[in-house]
Amino acid sequence: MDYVTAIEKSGARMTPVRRLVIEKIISSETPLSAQALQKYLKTKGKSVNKTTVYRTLTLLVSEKIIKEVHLISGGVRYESSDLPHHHHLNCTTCGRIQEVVCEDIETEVERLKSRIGQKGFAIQSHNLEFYGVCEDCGELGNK
Amino acid sequence: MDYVTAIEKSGARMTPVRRLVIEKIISSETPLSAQALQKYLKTKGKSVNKTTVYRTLTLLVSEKIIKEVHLISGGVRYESSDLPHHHHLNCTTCGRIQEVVCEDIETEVERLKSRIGQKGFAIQSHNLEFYGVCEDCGELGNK
DNA sequence: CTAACTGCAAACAATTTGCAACTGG
DNA sequence: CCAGTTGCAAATTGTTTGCAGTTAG
Repeated sequence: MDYVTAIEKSGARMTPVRRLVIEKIISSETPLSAQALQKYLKTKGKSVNKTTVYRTLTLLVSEKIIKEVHLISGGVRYESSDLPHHHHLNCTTCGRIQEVVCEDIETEVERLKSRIGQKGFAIQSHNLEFYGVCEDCGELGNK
Repeated sequence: MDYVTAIEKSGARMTPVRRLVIEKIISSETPLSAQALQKYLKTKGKSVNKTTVYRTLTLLVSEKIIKEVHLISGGVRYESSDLPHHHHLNCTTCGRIQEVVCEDIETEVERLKSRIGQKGFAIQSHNLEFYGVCEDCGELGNK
């Protein structure tokens, strides 16, 4: 929760840029790209180099403050690690990513995990992504 | 099933390289990368340019003979479209990808899909990946 | 003959690295 | 002072594009 402590215990410092990136990601309702974050920083008067953005993200990921979201397109987005475990709804039309939280699927996934574990594969994590057309894009298509 | 027909109905030709790529992917037990396929072709006496490999893969994907598998690392692998719907076990140690077929998880995923659909999101497909340590790597770690 | 195929070089995008300069506790 | 931070340019990886030459139905 206290990301300042998390950052500092690793020997790194809490800089203005890092704080902005963390707060932006935490308050965002959708995962963000490195580019989007760089642009955001510029609007806040912080014209940082992309290298810095990437290094910041690498640090935050390794400190588990944020995590990566991999898109089918190959792109990467970043979201807060504090979000409850969830899955994404990826709109293939507009690219928007929404999240779904659903207890049911988790219990089933857990059950499956234990079964696979018996076959010698020790599961550490999983990722479930849905692809389709979001409400907004679907409505447009109906007109 | 008849990929020769599939290729030709699109106006393209069934070349030796394409045949090799298709047969290699179909007979592979693990999804393959563009690079791996290029190397394979070389062992078969076909030293093709990487451009050709990519174009071949693009064609096969568009003809739905093969499909892409996206790794968390951002990489892309290719596997046969003829495989029954399944999910992957990705070993985070050696990178090996195995497949799991499990009816149970599908029924649950279907249930979730219909629920999400009610919220206005029309799901077209989904992807469930598991990450962990495979049997071989786990054994090594225990010694 | 003509559409399709291929190689090659260049362009690309996203990300990473090396290094030198800078900054703050 | 020194570790940690940043920018800049260059390198890397994976993939795509333009173009010109080759081939096969």
